[in-house]
Amino acid sequence: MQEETEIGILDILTKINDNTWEVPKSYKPFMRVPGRIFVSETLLHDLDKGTLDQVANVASLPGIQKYSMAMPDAHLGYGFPIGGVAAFDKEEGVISPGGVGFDINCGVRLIRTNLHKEDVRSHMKELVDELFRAIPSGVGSKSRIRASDSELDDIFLHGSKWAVENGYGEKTDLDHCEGRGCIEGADPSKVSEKARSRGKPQIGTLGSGNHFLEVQYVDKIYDQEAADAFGLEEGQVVFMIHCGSRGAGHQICTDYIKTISRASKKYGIQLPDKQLACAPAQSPEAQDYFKAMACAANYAWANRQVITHWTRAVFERFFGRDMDDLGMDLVYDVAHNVAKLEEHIIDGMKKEVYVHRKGATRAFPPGHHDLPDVYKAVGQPVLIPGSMGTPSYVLHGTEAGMGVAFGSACHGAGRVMSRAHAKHEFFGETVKENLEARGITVKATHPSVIAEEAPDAYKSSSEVVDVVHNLEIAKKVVRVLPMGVAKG
DNA sequence: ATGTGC
Repeated sequence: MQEETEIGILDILTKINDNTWEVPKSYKPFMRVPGRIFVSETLLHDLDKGTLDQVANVASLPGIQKYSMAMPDAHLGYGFPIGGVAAFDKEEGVISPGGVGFDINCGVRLIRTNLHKEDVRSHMKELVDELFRAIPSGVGSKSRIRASDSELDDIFLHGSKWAVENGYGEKTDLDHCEGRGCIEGADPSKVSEKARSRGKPQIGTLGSGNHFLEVQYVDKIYDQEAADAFGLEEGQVVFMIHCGSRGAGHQICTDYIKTISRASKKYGIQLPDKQLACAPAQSPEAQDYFKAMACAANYAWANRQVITHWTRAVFERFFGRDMDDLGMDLVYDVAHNVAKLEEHIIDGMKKEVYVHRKGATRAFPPGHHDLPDVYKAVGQPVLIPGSMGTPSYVLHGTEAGMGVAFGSACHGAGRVMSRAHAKHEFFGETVKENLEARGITVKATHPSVIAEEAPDAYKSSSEVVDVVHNLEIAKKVVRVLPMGVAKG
């Protein structure tokens, strides 16, 4: 059966180069552009036919530019594949909630320290316990902060800046966030009361699933100049925060899937899959979704900023040193699930497009105006978390990536097994013991969370990263390895 | 991913 699936895929795809496979326009009559799937021959064996079909389905949407794309970590998602990238013309194109996903601005940030791995290794269990205590995690977890109505409006409007101005972090943190931790054009009046009430008690909470807070160390340098610019060196302790917009973003997506589904019919858009519901980019429906999505994205940036502050506080207490002494600067913060209005050069012309990245990382090149001065020479830090217990990577964006993939790269390891299947296949306690035998401390709300996130339920983050590196969509800077993980 | 399942 497995064999048949593989043959099916190879019958459809045309090999462009070692890491690029095309879904020809002729594959389905509704395709407006070809699909492009960025995978190595090895990873092609993990590619599901359903994911390929989703790439083709996205290619049917009005105003799509160049290609419907999938990154090497792509797998089946709601309508659009996770690992999907698609850009739509600002005027003639569409905006689709399925192209962003339920966890709006699920993303990652990396914070450096002046600590060496040997300073923390023997204290890891206690440190993870402290982090677990300080940062609420798990489904439905509630924060020590409860946002008032006016605070929630500010969070929706200003993202990370709200957090910094309210004492959760440093002004310089903002320079080291994609878009300074904010999407412009957010409008809290477009967010339902239900989404608001879910959001109020959750600012500064980690969530569940693949979301985590990880203490890591830099284990390998690939690009010394870029590592220097990012403030990273071998043996150094760093920590990574991976989380999103929690219940608020989920509710906003749910609300607008209904609105946009009606709009698809109203505007007569033919859809090969209902889950691709979308509306003309400039329609009031699409613009309302965009304004609400921006609120969720900003909420997620504020959320990661508050968690950063509390994590810094844990380190300060734990090591009895202040954060300047500990050198806990934010390296960068990137979104993995978001739609943005960006300028790209298409067929030699500058053009504004709505780039949908769903399980994909923005990867802007050296010199781009959105980058802080310190990163202008090397390009944007691209943060790629591994699955639990496996390496994570920092890469930098490139000019080639702008041309090939609208300045985008992969976002992680990518599932090969559903959550349900993983829970059936693995025992959380055994997975935890295996990780501990390798010197990795894991603490979660429940063993089943560990089973769901077992490393074997995912592709290899290294193989995934090598594809974007070899294509030069983004280039490797450092590899980091986990020492301690706190998860929902 | 998600106050986890019509």
